[in-house]
Amino acid sequence: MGIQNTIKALSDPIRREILELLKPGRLPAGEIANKFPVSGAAISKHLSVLKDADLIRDTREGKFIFYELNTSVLEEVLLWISSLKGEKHD
Amino acid sequence: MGIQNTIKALSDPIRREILELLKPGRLPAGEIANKFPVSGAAISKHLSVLKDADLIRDTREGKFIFYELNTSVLEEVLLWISSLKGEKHD
DNA sequence: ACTATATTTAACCAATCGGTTAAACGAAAA
DNA sequence: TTTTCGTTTAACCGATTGGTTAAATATAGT
Repeated sequence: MGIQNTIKALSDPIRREILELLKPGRLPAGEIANKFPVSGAAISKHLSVLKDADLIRDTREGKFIFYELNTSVLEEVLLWISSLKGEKHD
Repeated sequence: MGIQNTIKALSDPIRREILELLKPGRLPAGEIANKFPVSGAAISKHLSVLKDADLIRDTREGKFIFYELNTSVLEEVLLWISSLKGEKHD
């Protein structure tokens, strides 16, 4: 955990796109995979990186595994960046 | 250029520490290198990654090359993260 | 012109990364 | 209970990453 995992997870463009895809709401893995020109297996691995970073959460529902965004861990990153900019925060 | 380079540059802990080191003000490469348990060459490469990402700027001054923080490119990252959180910004 | 100092660049290496295909797994449907 | 569908895991591969040491470069001092 910590800022390292979070930023590392964010450092891949596909993973960032996945997060954007999940912004409106939860989606099953397959539907996520559809949007990218790589194999389902590759997306599955990206999902597991994002999950390890706690940027997404998954819940099985029948045959499907739904993924949803968890933005709470982004707070830490936001604070770190802001502090670099020499900003005061509350 | 772009958010990709920026985040990639931020994704290494040593590089983030370098940025923090530069927060109070500019430092010559050697003085930066002193603070880390890796070779000067390794730090030099980190500096060049940060420079490519425009997170730092360098100016030669006699024998020394001074590095200083440039936080302007962080704005883009901040906006991207904020928008993921579903925030309105001005 | 030499020597010393500050820093980068070159060549190399092991570890990590992001992709692939094929096999395995879990839940539902036939 | 066998098949089908959705997804992950395993085994593998080439490219990238972050480190090393040694050589190159740039400036200053003698």
